Amino acid sequence: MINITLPDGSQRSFEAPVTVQQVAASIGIGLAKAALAGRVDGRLVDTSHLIEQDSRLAIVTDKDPEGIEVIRHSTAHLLAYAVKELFPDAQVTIGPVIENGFYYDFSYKRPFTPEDLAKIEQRMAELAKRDIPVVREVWPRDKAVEFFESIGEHYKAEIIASIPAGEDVSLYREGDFIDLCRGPHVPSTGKLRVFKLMKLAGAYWRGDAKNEMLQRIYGTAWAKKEEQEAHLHQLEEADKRDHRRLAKQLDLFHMQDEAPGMVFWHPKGWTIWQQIEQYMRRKLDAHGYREVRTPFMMDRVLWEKSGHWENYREHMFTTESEKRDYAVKPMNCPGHVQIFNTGLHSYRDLPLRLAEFGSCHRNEPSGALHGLMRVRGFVQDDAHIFCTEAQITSEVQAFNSLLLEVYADFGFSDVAVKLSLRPDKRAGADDVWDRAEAALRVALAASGMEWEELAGEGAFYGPKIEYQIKDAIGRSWQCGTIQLDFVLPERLDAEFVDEDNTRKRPVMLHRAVLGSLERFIGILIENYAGNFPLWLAPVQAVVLNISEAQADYAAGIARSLGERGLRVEADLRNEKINYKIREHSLSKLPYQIVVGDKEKAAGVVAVRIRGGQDLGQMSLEALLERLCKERDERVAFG
RNA sequence: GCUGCUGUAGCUCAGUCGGUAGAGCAACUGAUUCGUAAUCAGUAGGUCACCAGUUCGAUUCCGGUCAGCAGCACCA
Repeated sequence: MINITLPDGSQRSFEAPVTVQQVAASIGIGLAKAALAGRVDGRLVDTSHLIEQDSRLAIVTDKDPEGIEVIRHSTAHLLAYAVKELFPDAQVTIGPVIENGFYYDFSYKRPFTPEDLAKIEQRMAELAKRDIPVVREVWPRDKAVEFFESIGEHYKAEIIASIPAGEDVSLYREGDFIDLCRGPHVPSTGKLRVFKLMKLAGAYWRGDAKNEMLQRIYGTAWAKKEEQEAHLHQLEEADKRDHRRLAKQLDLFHMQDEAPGMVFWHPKGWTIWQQIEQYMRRKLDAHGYREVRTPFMMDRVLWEKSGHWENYREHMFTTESEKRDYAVKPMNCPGHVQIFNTGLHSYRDLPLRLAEFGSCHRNEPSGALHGLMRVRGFVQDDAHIFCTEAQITSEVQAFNSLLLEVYADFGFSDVAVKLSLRPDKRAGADDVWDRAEAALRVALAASGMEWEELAGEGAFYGPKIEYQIKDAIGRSWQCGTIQLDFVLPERLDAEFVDEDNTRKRPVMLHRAVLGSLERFIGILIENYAGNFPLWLAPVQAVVLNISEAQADYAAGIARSLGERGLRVEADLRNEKINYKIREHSLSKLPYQIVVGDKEKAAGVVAVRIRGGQDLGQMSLEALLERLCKERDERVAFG
């Protein structure tokens, strides 16, 4: 007698061992048809899995998250099946589930084409329609290796060979296609109805750039057609937010061939930049930082001392003059140490916080460049805090609160924290690492933060905290960081005189809140979809006259608003009001102030806000009050 | 950096199976003075990314370079 407990707590008894499928059938025909897999005592299994002892069982259908995963995984196999039918000499490798879908990597004598992709997708649909059973088989490892070698699947054989000898492996067979897989899989291909192949790409075998490049096919798969359509729609929406597209539309910046990875900021983009930079400057000032400026390039000798020449050489732009080699700075830290090193510091001077909107250049690999998100020339809201070991906790805590204040002002309230701990290859003694890591934990705990610890992810020179913000469409971006550095003060010989009158090394904290200003602005553009809050909007309001008769009045309104520090333009062109409104609406301008004869006569303005809402008439004073409030409170649009 | 794709007017794109190119929007000129998302007419605008090659002739075909895009790798 086998007792099976279902998720609702009810029990069913069976005379003999039963499969998940049989249990589902005993509950109902509908469930039997919907069953994709089972969860037996917490373990995900096929519907063909035989239950031989008392267990807890949940039938997994496409309503469960695991069900969707099984569908995606099985669709990856279906893809491989279709590819093997169409291109028998292609070799299969791996095909995992990823967010919203799956991919499968193949080795093939030539790259797949978009035409191939269409054919493959069509073949997949045919195979799905034939509702071919997917059958699990268990093989001894060595026999599986032998088998895959014999059918010319060398990659697969290599994967299985890396499984410990003597273990059994599971294979899944559907029609003529057989593949190694842990499973589980859907019982038959007919369960796979909603999928689409998305794109082709190259990918290295085992993720190593030294290996052969495989052909990767990405796909998406869902339980319901509507879900897939919603997903495709969301991709389109994300595409509309693309900062490269919006930058053109809103005339913020451009890039061109002659300066790859470097930005030409246009007046409107630079206005946004300046709002952010000046805002940060005030914040840093309020938090006890001193702003400095260091040279863009320095002699190779200094970079040799700092260790960059040895470890970072290929990322640095270099030049020479009068037989001396120079490197354009990829970071600001060595420069800040030079400032610290002028004059002898007492322990009383610490902590010393040196901030710089530091312009850096890094020769990033060409394939890594991506709009504002990954550039070669950028500016960081960088600062280095020189302090004693005892001050680490309070400094990290202070930084933490600065960072949260800033993020809140930009409308980011969802902040995830990662604490990266000592890597295998590292500088500094273990007891120093012990104390440093402990200091960071204490600081985070004291700030009331929750964090995730990443063992081995720290930099070789010290542990670090990284902050990730979540944007309006749920994507995470790592911006802020604070990193301890035990190495650079030593290398560049920074020291201070302690209470006991001995010379000591300060601890150095590298930290940034926004990270690269370029990238942060890119994130803002996408986060706001170009609808900048009033305090950041390049042009905050435009005054429109209906006809020439109100031109002077409109210009006067614009002047009055401008005198109050608002960024205002007057659009006095001889165009229809509809035309002007459309144009400024497309440029996502927050306020459109319309004045015609009626407003002129009454001495008021008619206000239309972004999004199309008409606020009607109001006095200039009322408008000013509204604008200043919205600006100063940094209200986000929509 | 690697694989694939792409590069035509300021922007979005069409086109030429080899005979030096077009549309819409924007710009400019003129008319229109108009109440909340496109007024009409006209004009001008291009070494078809760059460099070689094949050819009587290349924007089109071949090769290379550069840049962009999508992945991968990288990300002190």
